[in-house]
Amino acid sequence: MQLAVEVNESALTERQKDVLDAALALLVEAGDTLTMTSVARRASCSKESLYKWFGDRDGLLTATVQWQASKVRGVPLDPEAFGVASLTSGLQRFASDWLHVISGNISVALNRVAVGHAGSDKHDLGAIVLENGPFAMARRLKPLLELGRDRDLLHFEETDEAFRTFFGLVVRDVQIRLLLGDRLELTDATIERDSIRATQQFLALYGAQTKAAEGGH
Amino acid sequence: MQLAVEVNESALTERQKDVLDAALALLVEAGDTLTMTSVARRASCSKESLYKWFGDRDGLLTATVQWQASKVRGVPLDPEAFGVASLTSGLQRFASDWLHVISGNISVALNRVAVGHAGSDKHDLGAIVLENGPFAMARRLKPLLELGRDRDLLHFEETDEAFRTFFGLVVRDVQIRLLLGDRLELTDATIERDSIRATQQFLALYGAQTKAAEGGH
DNA sequence: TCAGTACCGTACCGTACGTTACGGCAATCT
DNA sequence: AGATTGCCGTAACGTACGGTACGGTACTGA
Repeated sequence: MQLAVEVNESALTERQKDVLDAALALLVEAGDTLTMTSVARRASCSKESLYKWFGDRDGLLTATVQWQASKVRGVPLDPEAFGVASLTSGLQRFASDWLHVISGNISVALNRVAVGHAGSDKHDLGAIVLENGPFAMARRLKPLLELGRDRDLLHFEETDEAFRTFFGLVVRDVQIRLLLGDRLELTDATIERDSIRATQQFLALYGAQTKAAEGGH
Repeated sequence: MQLAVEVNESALTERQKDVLDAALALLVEAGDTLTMTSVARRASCSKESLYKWFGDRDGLLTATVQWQASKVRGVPLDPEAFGVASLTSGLQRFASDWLHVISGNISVALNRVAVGHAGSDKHDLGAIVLENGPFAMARRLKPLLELGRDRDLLHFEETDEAFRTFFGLVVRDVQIRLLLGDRLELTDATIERDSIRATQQFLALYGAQTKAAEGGH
């Protein structure tokens, strides 16, 4: 019980972090079929320690997901000297970052286990991944969008609607295809190109210079 | 072995279809944790029959996914009397249909198991769902898009790019959020509104009357 | 030096579940 | 009628794996 608190407060021993990294590696290799024994063997630790530190298998998975989530904190943006150029590059950089994340092995593996456990879970891995995935993306992006609206560079009613449209333009069918096992190689060049395209499309829909689209209704 | 052939040729007994429907129901209720015993009990059949008909647990899951896929065949469109109105309504109807499908309990459950089994599978449920999900959507939509381009109502270079953009505008973050267990209630009214919005946005990007966006590059 | 702590390695236990085997019953065929 | 087939229901088997117990070792602190 108090162990869960420790995990939440990131009070993780170096040894424990190593164990979670081992669990991550196994999750990438074997998916949800990883066993407590395999984690113990890979991390060269005893099963007793696993249960002592993380409670049970579910606790280990939860700690692993949270451990990975703690690694990918977002970079805050500076609101000084903000113009159409920084808005564009901000969106573009954002799209690129996100595509890199969701196409990574670890993200795919984690989303797979979270999807598999969604709903029927005490710790609810789905909620955790949701919180550190789409929701975190929204929290990071919305300030940028609203700053753009304040500067009269963007037009939209609901920030959430604008965000979700951008999400769609960026992610498209990439994530679901990767999760379903489609061999979809995203090179850096492809991601770069897609980020530019998505940003341009978003600006075409919500940019101030365009009256063509009324996105909201 | 010959049983797999039977399944592919849809040579399913009524009894077997009932069994697969029971399996579907259990899949919706319990996810991938459904057991052979539970299926047998729900369908009032013997386990011996399950193994005789479907080989093993994996075969049963595969047959279940294919059985559901066979139910949702797409409706072909008529290429006569085609104008901007029918293009718009076609896209809109398409978006609405797709949102209804992916937000349904069965679709969510099937995608969950497929994602969970993706890659490490002999029958590869991921590939099956992929084939009957995004790929089927693409196959159904592309003729409509290309017809629109032929009539000079749409401008795009790659049909696939145009399709994927439409996919993104329609699905956005809905599917991943549902798969991760987010309580996201899509009412008919919401779907209707989103379908219209997605269609309008797509036309703003690729419609002939708009020069604002060059989607391809 | 000796108790206490932390942890590794391994052996062990209980159970759930995939898979197989078998007895019985109803229908169909000869 | 007798044989064959198809299937239900249940019992039984084997195993993988989550979880626990325990002996052994290194370190720390008195």
